[in-house]
Amino acid sequence: MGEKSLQKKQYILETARKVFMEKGFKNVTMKDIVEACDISRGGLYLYFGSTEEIFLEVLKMEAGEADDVFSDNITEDATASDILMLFLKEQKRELLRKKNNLTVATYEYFFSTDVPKKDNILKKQFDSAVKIIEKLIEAGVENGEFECEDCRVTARNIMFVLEGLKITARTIGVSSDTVDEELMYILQGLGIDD
Amino acid sequence: MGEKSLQKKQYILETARKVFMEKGFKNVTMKDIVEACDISRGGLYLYFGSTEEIFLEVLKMEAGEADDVFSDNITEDATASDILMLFLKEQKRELLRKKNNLTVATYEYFFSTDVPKKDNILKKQFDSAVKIIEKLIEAGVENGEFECEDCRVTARNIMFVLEGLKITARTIGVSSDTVDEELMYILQGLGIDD
Amino acid sequence: MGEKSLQKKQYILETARKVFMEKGFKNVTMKDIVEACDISRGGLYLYFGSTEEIFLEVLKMEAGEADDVFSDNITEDATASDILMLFLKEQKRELLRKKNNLTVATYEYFFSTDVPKKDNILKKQFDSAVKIIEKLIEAGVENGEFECEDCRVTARNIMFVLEGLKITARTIGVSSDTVDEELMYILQGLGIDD
Amino acid sequence: MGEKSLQKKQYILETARKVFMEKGFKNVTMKDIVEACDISRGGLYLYFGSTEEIFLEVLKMEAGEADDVFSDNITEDATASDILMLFLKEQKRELLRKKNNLTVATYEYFFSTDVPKKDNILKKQFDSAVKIIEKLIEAGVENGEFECEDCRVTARNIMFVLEGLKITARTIGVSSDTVDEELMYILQGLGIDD
DNA sequence: CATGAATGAGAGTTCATTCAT
DNA sequence: GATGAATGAACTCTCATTCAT
Repeated sequence: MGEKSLQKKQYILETARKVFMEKGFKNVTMKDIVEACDISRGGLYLYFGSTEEIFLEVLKMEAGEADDVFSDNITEDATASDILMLFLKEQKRELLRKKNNLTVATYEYFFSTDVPKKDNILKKQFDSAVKIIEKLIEAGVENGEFECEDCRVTARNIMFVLEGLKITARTIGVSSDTVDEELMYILQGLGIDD
Repeated sequence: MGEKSLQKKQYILETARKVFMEKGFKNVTMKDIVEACDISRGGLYLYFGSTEEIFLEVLKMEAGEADDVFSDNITEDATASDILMLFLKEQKRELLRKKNNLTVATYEYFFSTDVPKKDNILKKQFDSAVKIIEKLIEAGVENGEFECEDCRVTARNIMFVLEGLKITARTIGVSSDTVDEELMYILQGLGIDD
Repeated sequence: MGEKSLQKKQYILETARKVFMEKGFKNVTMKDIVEACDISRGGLYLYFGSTEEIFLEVLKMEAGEADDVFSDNITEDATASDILMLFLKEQKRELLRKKNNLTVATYEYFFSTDVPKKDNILKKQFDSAVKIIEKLIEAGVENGEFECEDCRVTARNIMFVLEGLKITARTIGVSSDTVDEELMYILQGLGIDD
Repeated sequence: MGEKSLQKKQYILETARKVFMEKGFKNVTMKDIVEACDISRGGLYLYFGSTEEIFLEVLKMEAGEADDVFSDNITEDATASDILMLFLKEQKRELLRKKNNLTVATYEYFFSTDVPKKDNILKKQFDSAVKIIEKLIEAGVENGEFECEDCRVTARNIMFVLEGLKITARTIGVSSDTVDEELMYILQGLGIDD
């Protein structure tokens, strides 16, 4: 597959991404993607064999651009709580975004497929996020910003709350205020009286 | 609709419930339900017009049998923390159950339909659970079992963690130990050193 | 499947039979049969799942009407050679018939499918024909009409010649005269100077 | 077409031949051949316009290497029956060979195409084989090895039996023993008590 | 009420064939 | 000559939904 093909593949992935954001995973057909890309039926099959295949690659793309929240935007002299608050703020923004969001598609995908554990991208992302938060909290504890007994469990708790907010936002709806309250609650749990 | 019809409707709902537990929501077709019920295609349409309609009624049935956790099994002299722990234990059992569980179907249903807020059963259940937990915590605070600043926020936090565990269990998988750790963490947050 | 359905199934089989006679086996699609029957796409699938399935049933139908050559048309006082000649004449008629003939479809079908031996209808038909011819020859030998060393081998030889003529008729073409010559040759081999 | 092109054409034909042996005629697509040859789609079309075209040329190639059975392997002082038996033995070997054999493809090809008589390679091969066998039998009769009334008809009979065995081998299956019995039967018909 | 045959829309998938490079 | 991306036609198959009985 030459230079050009790669560009097209990329184009398909980006277009498909929008489709998945719009319609979730299960509702998307190969035809949908074909039409969104304005290419021929057969043309798509030249690059991908199924919506699963496409979605998985979209997810990989996404993952490649993730955890930039931690690496970007961070100044030299940022404190642990600065970084954590930045992260939570970003998460809030994400989870309140109505569309333009792969959350639903991702959940639907991982519902339907029995992904073997080790290949589960979602798990990798989750675990990686936990690890980063854990490190962050440890750092915060060391320089007296935070207090916590078991940083690993605390980090996981933060992630579970975020997951809970995420799924709730998609199924029930959550107000911006409710999210704020919950994020405060997390910070208070770390001994910060924001 | 006569007595007999009601019985049949009930029969369909109960059978469909099993199908939804088995296959989620999106994967279930009218055909699936027809076959599971062993009735005629046309017969099903006499009672329900779509899987959405059926699922919604299944959900209503479910709701009718819910929050029994709080009402059942509770002895006169149970403390607030006894009841809360019972509740959490029950939730753990639910979320670790692989099949026989409407979680996935429910999420899928609320992903796909743009349910108007006021009709959203899930929201009602969530809010009702929050309220009960809140009351429970308040009671616990009053008699010195718990300590907490804002009982409403704390109650919601518990629910979000539970939701987070639930969705994670279905997409990534959670170990029994991890669930335990998180439940402990919640209790510790209430000032209990279990 | 009720009375009516059986009639429709029969109708489909008879229509499909004509299609197979016209186009062989491999060239026939479900669409072809749908169109020939003038029913809906889904309608056909109600009865049959594939062209293989249909063809196999067509073949069974055909088999049910076979070896009537021996049972019909035979008068009380017919000699063995009378019957044999009648049989060969019938075979000649069959193999020279340009269309209206399932030969090609049958060969194509048995080329493409790896039919397990015991299920192979063609084999059953072949073996049954050999047996009948064998019996016939034995009868002829007993009353002095025929002479032959090994009736089984002779019977098989007749069948192989007929198969050879059949396949040749479909691929190269055979003239009526050539068939006659070969049938004579067979009879001469049995000691008849027709 | 230059030297190089001819080589490539030859290469394609040889590769395609293997594909036809493997899959018959009808199951072979241009894509199959492209892939087997590991050339480009467009590249194949520079040389051949369809699988029919390719197969026909494969068949011509084959024909060029045929009747070597008679020309090769034959010593000066071989008797007619030596040669005939050699031929039959070779035929047996061919028809019992499971794969590596163009029989099925050839039949399928001549089923599907309405080949004009004069172009029918198969007919040429058949007629040529008949002629050679006829000559052989005549020679055998002259020097007292064989006896037969009409050598032409006898020669054709041999060919039809062989065709019958061939097609039967591909559709029903034939045991080595059965083939032997039939070949013996042919020789006995020529007055040889092998 | 209940049945289940029938319809037809729509998704998936594969290839022959073309054509710009 | 050669490539291989691209197209679009053709098939397969499955269901939601209707309707005569």
